Amino acid sequence: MNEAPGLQPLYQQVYNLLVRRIVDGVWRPAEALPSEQMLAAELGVSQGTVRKALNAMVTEKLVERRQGKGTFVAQHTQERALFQFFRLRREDGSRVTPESRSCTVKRRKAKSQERQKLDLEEGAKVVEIRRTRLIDEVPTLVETVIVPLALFPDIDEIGALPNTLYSLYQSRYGNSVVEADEQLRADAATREDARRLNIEVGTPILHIDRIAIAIGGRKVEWRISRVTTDKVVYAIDLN
Amino acid sequence: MNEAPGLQPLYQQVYNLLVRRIVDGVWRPAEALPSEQMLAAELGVSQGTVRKALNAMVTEKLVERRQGKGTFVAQHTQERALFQFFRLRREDGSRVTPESRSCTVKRRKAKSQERQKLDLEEGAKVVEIRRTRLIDEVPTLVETVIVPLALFPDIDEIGALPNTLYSLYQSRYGNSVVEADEQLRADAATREDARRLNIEVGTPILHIDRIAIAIGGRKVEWRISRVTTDKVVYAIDLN
DNA sequence: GAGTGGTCTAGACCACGCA
DNA sequence: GCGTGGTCTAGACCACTCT
Repeated sequence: MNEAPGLQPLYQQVYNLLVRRIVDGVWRPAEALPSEQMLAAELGVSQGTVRKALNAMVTEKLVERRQGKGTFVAQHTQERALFQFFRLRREDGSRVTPESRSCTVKRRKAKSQERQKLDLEEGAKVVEIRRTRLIDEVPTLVETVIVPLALFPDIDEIGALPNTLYSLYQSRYGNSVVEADEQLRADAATREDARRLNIEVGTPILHIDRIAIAIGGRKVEWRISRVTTDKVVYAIDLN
Repeated sequence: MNEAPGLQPLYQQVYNLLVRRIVDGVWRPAEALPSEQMLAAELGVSQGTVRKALNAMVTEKLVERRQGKGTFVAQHTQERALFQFFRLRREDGSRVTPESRSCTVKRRKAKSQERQKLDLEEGAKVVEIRRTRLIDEVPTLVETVIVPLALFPDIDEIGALPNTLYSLYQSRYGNSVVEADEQLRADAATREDARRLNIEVGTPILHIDRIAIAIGGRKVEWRISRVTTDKVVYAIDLN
């Protein structure tokens, strides 16, 4: 029970402890957690308190609960990577599935701006991934992805990168992206944009600057996407 | 108690009923709801069930709860209108407060596209508001706002419109905006954009198309904002 | 001190999934 | 039939606000 008040509500402490275990990999993605009863017994609190902590984790999409089956660590489905963090839609709102082409991967030392964006030390190495992506078979966006080599040790040695990198980040490296901070602006197509997207230099394009944050708050990716918005739009629901 | 299962959990039914009362104006913004005890007694359910419904309303920002004081219908503070639905920030992430100038207001019949966007009948009237808005004293965006006259009967007869329209929608007309669907794209500045924003024709600008939705699901506003993103960016947090 | 929401507990019963 | 999470209840105690 509640020996020392601990300055935090019990269910908060339980929440923190359970999140910690997921971050530390005690329970891996798609694995089942112990039942409420088991956790309550282990931690010496009531089932209701465990439930409150677990439900908070559900709303943050850290776990999924299925009646009759159990509580499972959330897995990065293709679905989620694509539709939670990929906001491009056709004008009628329908979802699109981008394909990748002409992917280049380089390992190098982080530039100063990259170190700042990703909280890296002087001399840290990063991997740069550049891709052109097609939507409905039309080249629509160019993407530059910067990830710290320390977090993804051999990512530059994999032959074919998957279409949704976030699934790979989780399954191969244990980094589950749960949040992304984006900044959008309008810009004019550079010569390189124009060449890759088959448009005129100076055409207005949507410039998206994203920092992806993994469970535990670590910045794991800096991504710049430059998009032609004649066929697709960036759709978002504020509430 | 639970006479007929009703096909919905009890707390859901309580939730629906309480939301209905707020929509119908039984309790007005900033008013206090009855205490949990009172509601539980009135509805013949336990306090815990009422609490679950109220907490759901808290997460949707329909009410606010203050320990020791009570539960209050959420009020559209300047704060919320500005920072929940207005996503422009300086590049360092700091908030900006836009001012308005050269505001024009016209009443007219809705065009076909406007009827479609706002679910209006043939012949319905709308009010069109056009404003140029300054950020840090620099003209930064042009805004076109279309609202149904039926929902805002005399909005074209008010002298000076406030900076944050959503506060007015709520306080004067009882329409509380709780959600906004936005579509963003890049576009080139038209001659009129150029004149109003003091930029070159063809400069890339960020085009934001928004439908604002009030409590109860009614579409209450169609707004197009066209923004120069050299000093500010559209910042959003996906999670 | 009275009244409010916030936390925590304990237990009953239900709906679901599976063997 | 058993174990899981989902709903609902009842009651104790705490923290905060106001008078």
